[in-house]
Amino acid sequence: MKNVLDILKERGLFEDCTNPEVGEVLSKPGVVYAGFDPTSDSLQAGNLVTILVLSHFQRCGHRVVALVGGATGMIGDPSGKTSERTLLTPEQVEKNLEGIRENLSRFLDFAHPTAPAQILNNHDWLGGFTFLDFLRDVGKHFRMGTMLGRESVRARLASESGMSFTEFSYALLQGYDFLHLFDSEGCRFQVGGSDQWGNITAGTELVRKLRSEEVYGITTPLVCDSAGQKFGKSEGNAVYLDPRKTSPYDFYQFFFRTTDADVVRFLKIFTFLTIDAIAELEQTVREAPEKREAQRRLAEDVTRTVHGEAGLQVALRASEVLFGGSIEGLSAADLAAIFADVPSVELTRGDVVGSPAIDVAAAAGLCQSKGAARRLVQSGGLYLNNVRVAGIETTVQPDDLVDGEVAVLRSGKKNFHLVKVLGDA
RNA sequence: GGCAGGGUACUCAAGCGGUCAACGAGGGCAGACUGUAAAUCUGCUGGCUACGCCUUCCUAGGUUCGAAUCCUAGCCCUGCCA
Repeated sequence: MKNVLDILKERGLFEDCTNPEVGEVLSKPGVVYAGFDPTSDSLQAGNLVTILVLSHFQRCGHRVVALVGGATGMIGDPSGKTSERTLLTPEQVEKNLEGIRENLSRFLDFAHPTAPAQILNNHDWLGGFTFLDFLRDVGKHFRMGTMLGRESVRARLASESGMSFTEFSYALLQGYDFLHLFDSEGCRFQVGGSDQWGNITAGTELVRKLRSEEVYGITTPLVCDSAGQKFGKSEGNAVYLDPRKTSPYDFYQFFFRTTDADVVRFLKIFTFLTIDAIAELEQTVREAPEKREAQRRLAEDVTRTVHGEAGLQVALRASEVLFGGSIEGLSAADLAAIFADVPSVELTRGDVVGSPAIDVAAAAGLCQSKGAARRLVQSGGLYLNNVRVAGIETTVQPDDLVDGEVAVLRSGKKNFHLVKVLGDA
């Protein structure tokens, strides 16, 4: 079996490690963990990198532990943040943990015969710690000099907003996690984004000090698009893995819209396609970029993994119709099926027929306000049933409703809203 | 506890008595060009019953014909010192 480290390297998933001999150690099955912050009730596309790395580990015969930060999430990781975070309430954390468990179950094999994946919550061991015990048993082993020298701390201290003791202590908690998992699970590896470097080394150092054993940290690059933006945002919103927060259709579209410059890199990172297969796709990007072969493949593979074959099919069908052009000839039932996954609203007939299109767009939630809808029309960006709305005085006519009950509103090229009309005239 | 600085729209950040729904930048949205790409150019970016009206510049009061701008109190943030 291939060494997982080589796989990570050839896929652009390797950034750095705490000790160069990690490759040799990884030639034998071991236990690896990665932490996930419960800041939201669903993981996001950005978390995929870490999740996929864990998956690669599992495929190479290692046992993986996904650590959800029930305790650390209540503190807030200062890494990569420019300002102090808002604290989550225990209830929020608890709720978010549920969603994250659900997300992870789609990627990791919890029923693996020899090395099933596990999800652990660090609140289980950190929650009962008293402050005094923690200071004596853990805090004692952290040196102020090292901690203050950390990039994440230095940056924050130099900034105007400063840093609280709470966030400053974050690294200790995460460091202790590694120690705990080393003791209880025999875990010797931690993976995380490169922004986790400081937190990871806190753990490797703690284990070295207290157990005189070497444990290893491996970081993945922070994935950005070619514009330098952090990966995983679509129209300003995070792309979630939970279908209730980001529909399979939107999820598929997010990946489909990947730019040429990023698509090969993303294929390596986010799919399990072989390097050879990816090289072929790279060829198509060069020779026939307008076909978007690589983007299509990327979107299909990732959507299938996250939302299953059924989710993918819905996304594909919707994409075909929406970008295929006309919606003429489709029945209301067809539209309803296609848009099952696209935002839809139910309005009464009186609110729609005869009303200005801009009012309907606002009522449907396509635009934030009537003013926004008005501006949209004025710039020529509002479409009713794929036909541009000519002016702000345009009203919705009875025969604009497909089968008398459904209309499709669109803002720009890619934002669709389905309007269902309820009730009789 | 002392001293200093500060709280303005999604973010950063001007404004310091009327010309302010509030400069500018970033972001976002839309248009043109395209390949659901990139780059570029253009417009928009508080709400509305819209050539006008309404609600905004931490909160509550006050001064003034008139306040985001001045005063008072309060809340919060930050830095330095102790």
